[in-house]
Parts: sequence; structure tokens; C-alpha cells
Amino acid sequence: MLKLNDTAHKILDVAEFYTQTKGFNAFSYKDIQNDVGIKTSSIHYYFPTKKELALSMTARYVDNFHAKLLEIRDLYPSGIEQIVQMAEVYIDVVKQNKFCMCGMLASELTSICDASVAKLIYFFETVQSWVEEAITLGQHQKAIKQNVSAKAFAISFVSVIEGAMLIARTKGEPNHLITVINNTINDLKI
Amino acid sequence: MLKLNDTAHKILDVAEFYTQTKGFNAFSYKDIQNDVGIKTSSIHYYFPTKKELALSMTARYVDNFHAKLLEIRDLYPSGIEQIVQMAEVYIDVVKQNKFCMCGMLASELTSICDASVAKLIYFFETVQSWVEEAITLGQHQKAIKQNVSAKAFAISFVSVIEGAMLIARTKGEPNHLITVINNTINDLKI
DNA sequence: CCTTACCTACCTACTAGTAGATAAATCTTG
DNA sequence: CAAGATTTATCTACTAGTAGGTAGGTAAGG
Repeated sequence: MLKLNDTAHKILDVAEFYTQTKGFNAFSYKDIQNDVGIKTSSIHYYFPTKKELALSMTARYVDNFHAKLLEIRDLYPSGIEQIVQMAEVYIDVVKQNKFCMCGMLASELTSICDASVAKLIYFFETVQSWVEEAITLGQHQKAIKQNVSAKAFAISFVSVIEGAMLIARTKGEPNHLITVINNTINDLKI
Repeated sequence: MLKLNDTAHKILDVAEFYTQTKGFNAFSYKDIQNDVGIKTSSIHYYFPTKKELALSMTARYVDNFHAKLLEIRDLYPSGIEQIVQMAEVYIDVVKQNKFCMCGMLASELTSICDASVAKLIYFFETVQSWVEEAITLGQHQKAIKQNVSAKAFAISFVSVIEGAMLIARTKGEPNHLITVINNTINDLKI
């Protein structure tokens, strides 16, 4: 992975913001120019093409998100509390009228390169594995029903969060996401 | 609602195809020109702006989808079979490497007009109500657990389908969607 | 003769991306 | 250490191509 300096990070911050709010195809180098305060040509100095910008942006997002999940695992010993905290991260995203960056790029699949798509797949699988481990931990702790398949739950949980974010943002109601998450988590508890 | 002639329908067919495969911001009037065989200027004759094209396209899609759901309800007396048949429609979409048109436009929210967003919200609510009624019917038929809240299930089911479609398409594996749906439906059965 | 359904020709604004200049910082070597 | 070479980070100026959209014309048909 390339080491990014301050300017490169600012460019990615702006690109990430627009990707999560409007979509990758809905912003241009001019938007970045206006927000970062460097010329469009200078953006090419850091990211030769828009597809390469997408790849760097995705890599950084996926790494940061994974770090956040590991931090939650460190901070909360309860498996079910880990799930709740992870859900909180997604709820915050919708409260900012944003969509998951990986969900957004997943919808715009054909506009990014194969390496970026691979990152998206890795993202969904990583989150899924993390959820599965949290559930399994909760079952050892006898806080989560023993009869649910941790794996099956994890697969569905990631999907339900992505879908509920999309719908919640459309309605302009973070409560939609909150309701779906609460229903799903309550089904889990003993 | 405007009455659409053959050419208008062809334009919407192409726009719909590209929206579901690449996204609304990822195709141009030139793409429609190439596929339909009329000049870009002629597209404006039917749809003055791209936003109005989006609105007509959404309206037609939502109407067609609703009609399909009502047809399923007519054809299958079993509540649970209705759910299975509805799921089949979504699975077909992913098998064609497409995403739900409303899911796609939901992600591209900022590029469409308020009237279109209202159609999306109507779509998600309509599907949700339809699912709720199918579940309730299944409970009367004693084929579906009595203790699940039909409404809570319906809210989550629509979200889980949208999210699972997004992820399944990213992976290029319709099986992802099928797995999620099977898990969800199995939880329902007595 | 007006409406329908197109067309040609055009416009302005923007798109991502390139070429080449420049100034400053940093590294290399006599 | 000073002189020179290279790298870094930016700029101006540009390009070819595309975007959505408009103006005005035309041929056919009710």
C-alpha cells in the first residue's frame, strides 16, 4: 500500500464524503478542487486516474473500518454489546445522511476496477466474520441463544444492515435502521 | 400518469437496463441513442430532462413490480409460497447481474427529483405491506409461526433482500442472496 | 393545417486527463 | 560545506471527448 501524505488524505476525505452522499459517479475532480483547494491537475499527481483514486479510497476505508471493529472487540467483553456497538457505527453513518461507502461502490460496481471490487468483497466478508465471532462469544457467555447458527446470522446481519441503511436514508429516517437492528438483535437474545 | 408509446417504452427499457446494471449516473443519452436507434435530441421529445426520465422510469417500474406481487398473491394461496415466489423475482434480477432499480436509485438519491424519491419510499412500503399480508395469511393457515410479528418481519425482509442483492451482485454469486433468503424464510416456518 | 415524431445542427458546460513550467526541498558528491 | 542533481508538489494552459439540452426544420397522417 502506498503511503499517503496530508494532501492525499484530504483528497480522499472529500472523495469519500461525496461517494457516501452522492455516489462515485456523481462527483468530479472539480468538486475535489473546490473543497481541497488544489487544482484538478494536482489531483492526478496523487491519483493518476479516477479508478485509482477509488481503489486508494476503498483500501483506506476498509482498513479504517476493520480497525474500528477490532477496537470495539477490545473495548467490550460482551459479544452482544460488540454487536450493538458495531450497529451504532452504521446508525451514525445514516444520521449523517450517508450510505456505507462499500455499499455505494457495490451499486456502482461497473465504474471501478477489479481490485476495488475485490476490496468490497473482502470488506463484506471481514465484517461478516467479525459478527460471527461476536455471536459465538455471546453464546459462550450464555447471553445469546445457543440454537442460532452464528454464521447464518452473520451473513444475514450484514445484508440487513446494508439494505436498511439504503432504505433509511431514502426515507430520511435513521429510525428505520434502528428498528431493523433492534428487531434483529432482540431475536438473538435469550 | 402520461401515456407512453412504443418508442417511449423502448427508451425506458434501455434506461432501466443501464440503471439496474451500471447506475443512473453511469449512462448517457448517447447510450440510449445507440440502443434504441433514435437521436439524443429525440429522447428529449419524450422526456424533457434526465430527471423526468428517471421519474417516468421509476413510476413504470414500481407499477409493474406491484402488479407482479398482486399476480403472485392471486396465483398462490399459501402465504409462505407467496413469499418464496416473491423472493424468486429478486433472485432472477441478481442472476441477470442487475440490482433492484429502486435500490440503485436509492443509492443515487441526490441525482433524482423529490417526486422520484417519493416513488422509492412508496415502493419499499408497498413491498413491505405485501410481505406483511402474506405472513399474516400464513399464520392464519398455521404454516408460519404465530409468535413472529408480521410487521417486524416484513420491515427486515425488505431490507435483507436489498442488502443481500447488493452483496450477491458484488460477489457475482446469486447464491449469496439465495442463502440469505432461505435462512430468513426457514426461521419463519413452524 | 395542426400534431406527432422524428431529424440535423448546434451550444455551453463540464469531463478526465496531459504537457510542461516552476519553485522549493532534499539528497549527492567533489 | 557548497554546487549540482533530483525529487516533490504544485501551478497554468491545454486537449479531446462527452454531458444534457435547445432551436428549428421536415415529413407523414389525421
